[in-house]
Amino acid sequence: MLDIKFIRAHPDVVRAGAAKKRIACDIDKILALDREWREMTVEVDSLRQEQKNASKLIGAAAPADRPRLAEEQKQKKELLKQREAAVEVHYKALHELLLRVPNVPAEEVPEGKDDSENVEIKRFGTPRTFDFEARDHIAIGEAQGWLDVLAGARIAGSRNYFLKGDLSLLEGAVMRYALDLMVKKGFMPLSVPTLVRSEIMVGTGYFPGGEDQAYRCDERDDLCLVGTSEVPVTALHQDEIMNAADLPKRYVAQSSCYRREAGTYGKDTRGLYRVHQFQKVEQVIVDVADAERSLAHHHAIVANAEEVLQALELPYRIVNVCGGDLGQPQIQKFDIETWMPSRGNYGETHSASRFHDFQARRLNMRYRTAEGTVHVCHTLNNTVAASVRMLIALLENHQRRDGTVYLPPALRPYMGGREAIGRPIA
RNA sequence: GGAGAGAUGGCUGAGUGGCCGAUAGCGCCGGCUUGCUAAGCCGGUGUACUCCUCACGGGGUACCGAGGGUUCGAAUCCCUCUCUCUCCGCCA
Repeated sequence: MLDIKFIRAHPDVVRAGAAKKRIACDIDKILALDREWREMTVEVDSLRQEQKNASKLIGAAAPADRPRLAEEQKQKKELLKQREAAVEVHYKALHELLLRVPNVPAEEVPEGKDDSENVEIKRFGTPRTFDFEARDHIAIGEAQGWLDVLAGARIAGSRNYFLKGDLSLLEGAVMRYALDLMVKKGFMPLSVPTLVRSEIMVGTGYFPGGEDQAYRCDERDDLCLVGTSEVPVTALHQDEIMNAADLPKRYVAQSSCYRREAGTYGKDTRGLYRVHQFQKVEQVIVDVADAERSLAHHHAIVANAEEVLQALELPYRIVNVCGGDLGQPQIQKFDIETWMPSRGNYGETHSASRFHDFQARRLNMRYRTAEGTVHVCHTLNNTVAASVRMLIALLENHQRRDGTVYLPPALRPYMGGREAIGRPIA
């Protein structure tokens, strides 16, 4: 959420930002509602003041006079009640609109309508050329007895799967490697709730707007399954005023992630690329409101993810996500795409976002400076490793002619010291 | 799931209808005292919105878990909900 004061002061900046993101948003309506709301608030506050003062006088008055004075008060109360209700209606309308105003993208965000116009800014590693007929991850997984998508579909519907044997272990190995790396870097590991109140979904910017992508419990519980541990981790300090000296907070969390993938029927239907549930290690930073520091963190969390990919010996590229492909909350986003031979292309495996105070304002997450002033925090997050897409990349890039799969040294300690997994297949 | 107790400022903890945005202690900040430290003394110390002001600053309103209600007036009385604790049941 943007600060209404910022919108008042810079309506053109907000309008231009929304346009760059291709998100419709009626700033004039917001400004008009805001103006009216303030006028009404002034009126109601002064009515209340009168009411309060009069009530105090009654308390001080002689008991005999009280009934008569109280009767007068009763009349005035009606007007106040009516005006209070009107203010509330106005405020709610304003708040609803404010929740949907997109964050202003950074200058460095490229113009563009959708992901086809994202700008590649870095490429690392060279996609391998195979001197044999390469298999995709499904072929390898099924031939090795590591993967059962039919069973997944039978017990949980399409886009669900069972990992078996060494592939299940490999998932754990990747997660644990990623987690250990981040802990070594000083990030505080967290185990977090993956079922959260919808208020938290609003706080992190997923609602309103993203309801279709989240699994929700029925009306008995106001809870949603998170699509990423970014949600509970970012919200950890909701409603707190932290000391600036205790910032930044650097967190890392592994969790299951759940995504409905509504509206993707027929898209990436084969294999593990687009699934309803997966494991992910996520990094989150909460810091003071300083644009330069946020930017430095942004580069740092991208570098952390690169370190993982390099250790896993996977080719990747980084794209600067264009305005039209950017979500409502982000200032800027860098996606990291890892080479996936079966796609003949890079596929998104990481997403690094910088929000400034957009999430923190919704979550009411603030800090106090040494001088005693209070400000809204900045937040950022990035994937460290997301399980199934990493497995696709590992299986496909590291497969060998005989159907076994090479393990990069970084993973070996987590796989019993082995240099490869699988048995030779025909 | 059943029974009971509770939720007050950074923390502890008073407050059962008007004098309460809230006693007190701790903590924290500033000052005095002090060879240094400790102790002591004095003063200050919530957040949000809003109005006035170039600003310094000042005024107003709201907030005692959340939402409703009673009342001229609610931290205080009533209702609903959430959460915490204790006991019982069930279960990993």
